[in-house]
Amino acid sequence: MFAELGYERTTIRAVARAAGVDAGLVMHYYGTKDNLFSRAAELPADDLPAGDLPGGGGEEIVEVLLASLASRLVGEPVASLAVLRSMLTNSDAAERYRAAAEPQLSQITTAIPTEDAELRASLLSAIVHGVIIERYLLRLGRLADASPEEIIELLRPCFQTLATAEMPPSSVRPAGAR
Amino acid sequence: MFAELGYERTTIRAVARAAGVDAGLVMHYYGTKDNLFSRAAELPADDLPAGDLPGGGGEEIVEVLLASLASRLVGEPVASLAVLRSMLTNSDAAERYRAAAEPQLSQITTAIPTEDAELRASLLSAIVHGVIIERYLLRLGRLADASPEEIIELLRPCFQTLATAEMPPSSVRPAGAR
DNA sequence: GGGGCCGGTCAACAACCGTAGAATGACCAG
DNA sequence: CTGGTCATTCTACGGTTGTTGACCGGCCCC
Repeated sequence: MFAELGYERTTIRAVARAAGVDAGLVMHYYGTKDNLFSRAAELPADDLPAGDLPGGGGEEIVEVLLASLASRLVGEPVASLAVLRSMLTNSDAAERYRAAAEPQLSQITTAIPTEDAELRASLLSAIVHGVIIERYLLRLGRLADASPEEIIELLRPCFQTLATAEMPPSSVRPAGAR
Repeated sequence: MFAELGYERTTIRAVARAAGVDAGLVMHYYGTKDNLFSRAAELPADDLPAGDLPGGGGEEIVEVLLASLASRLVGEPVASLAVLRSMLTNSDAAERYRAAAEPQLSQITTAIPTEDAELRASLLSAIVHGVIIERYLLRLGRLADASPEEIIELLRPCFQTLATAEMPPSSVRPAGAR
């Protein structure tokens, strides 16, 4: 329910009703709504494979990122959707999210050889989130029903331009850029 | 306040207090909270330049997209942040957003020459949203304070691989992909 | 058989919400 | 002076929310 409705619209009474149970019982077990959310949103480490990254450079981290994204594209990752959807309105969720995302960000950063590695890592992370949000939360356009493979294949060159410093073939920028 | 707190946590009483005014007055002028939100969230067409796109193919739409993103990276676009933040919990905001985003999506689609143009357009849109969300709503990593120019320059090759069917130089996929 | 834990319900509280409507007062036309 | 419009406030209603604490019925152990 947190994943579908967000933090505020998920009421303890509704949770209890869905469980066929009295609201007091939910309080008895979880004490507080915030705590219930925390327990419901314990991330099963689905943002990145929990283990450390292989030492390799940009090319390898691209594959790691793509693999982790792919795993999040099959079946709704409800726990992280709960965090994701509530993050924008619940400060506890925001904190929890930041705490989970930052070490991963710096891990990605160290795998990118360029000087602006931090920004590149942030952009990679932003793309992953954008895709997940648009697919599951907004259900917008083709992204909502495309196959994971299609998405991954289209994203791969995109990620490579970010994770390695190489430019795509057609020059750096078109002459008449505006 | 809608942009900062989202729809549910923004109370009419708080809005009134911030305006140094009684809550009844807000009701008198806006009738209902939903209506107040609608008025506050009237998009000043900051998703894409309202005019039609130049007829050109993939290369041009990349520049249009980048320009529109760039304009959203200078100074917080509060109105669209309000929609963006509330969209995930308020169904009216979701509807409003979808209505604004879909025609733009199809516009982008027609500018992309490949067969999977729809999915590519969705991905481009997802990236834009991911960047905005991560910069303004999550305030995560370097993206929060990087200059618009930096971001645009890094994104350009990324967008080009999506809007045109071209691949970056270093082969399609690494041999040891896992 | 009695006593204590434990899963569970019930009723109630205080706070807050969106909203409605009556009341007040300033301002201005006639 | 009068009457009407308008901006504004006050008070209040009904509903919902998170949370609390008293109560109840099995179950197990002694």
